[in-house]
Amino acid sequence: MTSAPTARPVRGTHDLFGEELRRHRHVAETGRLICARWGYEEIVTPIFEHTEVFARSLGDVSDIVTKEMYTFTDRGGDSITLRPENTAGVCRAVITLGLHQNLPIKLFYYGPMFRYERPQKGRLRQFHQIGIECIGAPEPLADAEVIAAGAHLLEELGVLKATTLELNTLGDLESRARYREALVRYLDARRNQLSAESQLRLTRNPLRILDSKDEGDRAVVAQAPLLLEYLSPASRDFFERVKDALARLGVSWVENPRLVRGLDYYTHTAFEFTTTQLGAQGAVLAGGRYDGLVKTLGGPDIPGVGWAAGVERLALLLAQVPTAPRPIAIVPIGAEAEAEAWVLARDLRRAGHIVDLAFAGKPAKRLKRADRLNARLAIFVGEEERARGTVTLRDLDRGSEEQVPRAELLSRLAAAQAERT
RNA sequence: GCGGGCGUAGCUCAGCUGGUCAGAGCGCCAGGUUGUGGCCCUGGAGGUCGUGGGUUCGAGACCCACCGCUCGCCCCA
Repeated sequence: MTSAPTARPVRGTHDLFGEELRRHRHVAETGRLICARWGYEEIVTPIFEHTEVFARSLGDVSDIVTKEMYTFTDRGGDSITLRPENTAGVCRAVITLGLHQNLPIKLFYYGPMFRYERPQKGRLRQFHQIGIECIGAPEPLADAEVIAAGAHLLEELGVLKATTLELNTLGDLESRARYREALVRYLDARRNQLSAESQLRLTRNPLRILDSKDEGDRAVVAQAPLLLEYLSPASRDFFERVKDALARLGVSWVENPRLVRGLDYYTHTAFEFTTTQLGAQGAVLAGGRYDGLVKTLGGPDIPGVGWAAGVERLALLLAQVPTAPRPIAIVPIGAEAEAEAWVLARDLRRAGHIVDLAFAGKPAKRLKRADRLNARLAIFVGEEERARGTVTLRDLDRGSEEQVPRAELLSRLAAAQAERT
């Protein structure tokens, strides 16, 4: 539509407004509420970090680092990157602030992330995530708690039923490495049966081939060795404990031995709450355990587990749209009443009401505006009212009116509001 | 980065094989109602038909390129 570049948002960005904003806010606020209830404390880290923070944590060969980051050199010559995710930033902050003095520490965040990708439904270049990180807890119960908190959030949003929890384990670093070796051996022997993309992944990120959508790949993968068979007894036991805790917490899941994570820092538990309602973007809340991450970033060797949820995706899934608050409209009648209306509006606002007062126009025009704003009440102030010492209170849904003594107006409105809540 | 679909008023869209094809509904503004909305009636504003080239006597319609949106792949929340 708009061809003028100055009137066009950057590709993959969005103005949040109206219903879309209300959905978004509802997801974010519910996220805050639930995370706080689980005992997680909010942290807000900068939206940009030294590029090194992401390059190190995500792995030099990951797609995010190699082709999706917004990286630039600032005026001081430093390489800066707009955060593509927030786990690395939170871990960095934990180190910076010395929060590892008191473990485990439970944190949550909400904010914009940036990834240079082809935009699609539920996938933007600037998008928002809400996430939690439980750092410094090696116990499987931490994994279960984190997942249960995610399920609770989805339930509170009314979308849990629309999702499936897929669960897997990647094992500890040794198990994972041993499996990776076996998998590469198996796949390499059949490399000519693999898609071009998977042949590339063979060296870069072989685990990723497991969840390839290519049919040829799937056929090869179907016979591939399973990670489960390479788990050390300790890793196997860890996974069992996670599942046991989840079952006790009433969280149901589907085991998916081919579920892997794109980011290098994951170990043990990997999970995704997925939906079929958002096209190709199935994952709505996903995460896992990242025991090596904090150390990779130069901190102490402490474990972590957490997840991130896509706010836009959840907003899209929301069954019911949060409604906008309904204002009270003040309608002055006659030039004499204008100033009176300003003062009345101020008083009502001070008393906590949402008040709209048009700057000009005949009563009919202002009422029309009130209607458009979905106002619940209109208050007329004019000559007749002044003579009587009242205002006219009109219920815009019913169309009924009554005279209310000016002195009683605030208490009347307060009572009406209390009745509604 | 690769492939498919699409791009006409603020919104949703109609425009048949190129020749009043620049339209409709909704929305918006004004009036009908000089102190009262939602319904109705009347009138009005608003479009370089995404942009730039090309074919043609003639293009919104055909061709090419670019831009954007969208769906899928990749990747991921």
